Amino acid sequence: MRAPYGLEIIESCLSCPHREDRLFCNLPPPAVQKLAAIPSAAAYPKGATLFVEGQSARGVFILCSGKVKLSTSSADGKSLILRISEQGEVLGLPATVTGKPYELTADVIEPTQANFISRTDFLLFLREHGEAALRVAQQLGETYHLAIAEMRTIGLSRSAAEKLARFLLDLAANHDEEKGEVKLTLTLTHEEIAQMIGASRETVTRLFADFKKKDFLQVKGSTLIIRNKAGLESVVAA
Amino acid sequence: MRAPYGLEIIESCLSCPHREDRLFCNLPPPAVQKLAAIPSAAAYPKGATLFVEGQSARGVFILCSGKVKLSTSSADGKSLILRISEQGEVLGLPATVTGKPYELTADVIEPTQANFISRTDFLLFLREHGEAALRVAQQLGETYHLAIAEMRTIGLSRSAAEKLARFLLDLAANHDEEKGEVKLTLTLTHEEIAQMIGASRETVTRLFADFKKKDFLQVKGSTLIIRNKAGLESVVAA
DNA sequence: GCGGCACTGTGACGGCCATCACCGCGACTA
DNA sequence: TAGTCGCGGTGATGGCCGTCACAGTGCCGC
Repeated sequence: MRAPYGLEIIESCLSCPHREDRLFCNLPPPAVQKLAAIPSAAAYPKGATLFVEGQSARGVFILCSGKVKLSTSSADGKSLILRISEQGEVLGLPATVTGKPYELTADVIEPTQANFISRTDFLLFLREHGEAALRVAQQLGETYHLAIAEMRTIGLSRSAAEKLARFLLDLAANHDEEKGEVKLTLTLTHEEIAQMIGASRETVTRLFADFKKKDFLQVKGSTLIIRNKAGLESVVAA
Repeated sequence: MRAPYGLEIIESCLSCPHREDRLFCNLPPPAVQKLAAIPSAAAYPKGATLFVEGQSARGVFILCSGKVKLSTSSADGKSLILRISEQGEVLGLPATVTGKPYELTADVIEPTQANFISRTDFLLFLREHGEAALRVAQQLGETYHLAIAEMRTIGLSRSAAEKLARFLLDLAANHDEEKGEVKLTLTLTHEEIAQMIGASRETVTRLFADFKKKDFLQVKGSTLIIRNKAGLESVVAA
């Protein structure tokens, strides 16, 4: 069976390798089985759009693999990226549970496989399984936390340098440290980073140059090594 | 029975005048009764603090009356106000359900009566009443929406004028329109507005003067009349 | 009244950074 | 191999607005 765009379709939630460790993992088995029967799986190529800001909520997407950019944009084309979602995350949850329109736009930036659950099915399932509703609430709480964190980097920093430093430190926090260095692969373009921190593309380029000159970090292709976390922290504190 | 600070303590949730129209209103009666037995009511004066950012989550506060400022601040004293909560809202929900520390600080800016429910009691109640968990999820979804909206005004606007206009339009959206004018009472100081939109106090003052000169709005004491919504919208669009 | 305090209003200055413009580079296509 | 396109890098310029400083105003308690 072939999906459009030449990607293999996975058959269901159950075959998703990350099913175990996520949202509904530790529900009682009957509930999980019931849930597993609902979703429809699909593959999305780079550039595809899962949903658009303002669109009425159709349901949730559970990411099995790939990366999805969550952003909001204004009439005149400026856009603000909130975060990049990865495998295991559930997208569209707030809009789906409240019944309001999607508040963000979800664009695929790396080929993605996802399960879709329609709003009606999802709500029905939640009403029947109270424990699942609690899990959803927790998930929403986490999402809120992320939003607030992003808010801090955008709103509390006066200088662009501070914002970028905050952004990089947030990134570093999600990766393991090794000999005082944090190594990570950064798939975002300068343009996208700029949209995440509310700055211009050129400024990001200049700041990267600056940070490299100060030996805070090092860039080889798409891998980025943070050599001096304390240095970045001092930029934030300043 | 007297509270500290000379305010009357209300006995419980049940005596709160806004119980009806909020979070747990349309649960089955036995659930409501059970819930009503849990919380402890208290009165808080202006300047009191319900909880502080970073503090581990003790539980939720349900506002019966008053106003509470939700903010986050950085080490060097700058602070960012996310929103002002009013009666009927539930504070500390995300932190309480996830078990993470409070992500914001809640300061009372107008004398407030609130019910407190401890985290353990609250979680216990949710586990026993699945419908309530769903309501909580919806509430969290709403809160998330608000956060995203705030994010847009801060992050998507390049000029301070645009941010202030966006802020005022958001305010106007929550009030009734009358003969093309929106009248509302604004309890915030310029300083606080500045902290909401990420600008300096002086800039806010100057922009208000500017908007008044352009006859977009009119200020009498603490009441503010938006006379020309289209004008503000054109500032946002620009 | 009078001092103190919180808030508003206003001028001057300077720095940060958005914007524009242009170049180099690698990848991919024809 | 030339052409195009997305991306990164860099200089010049100008304006917004943050900061500092201080004056004016209303409100409070004493």
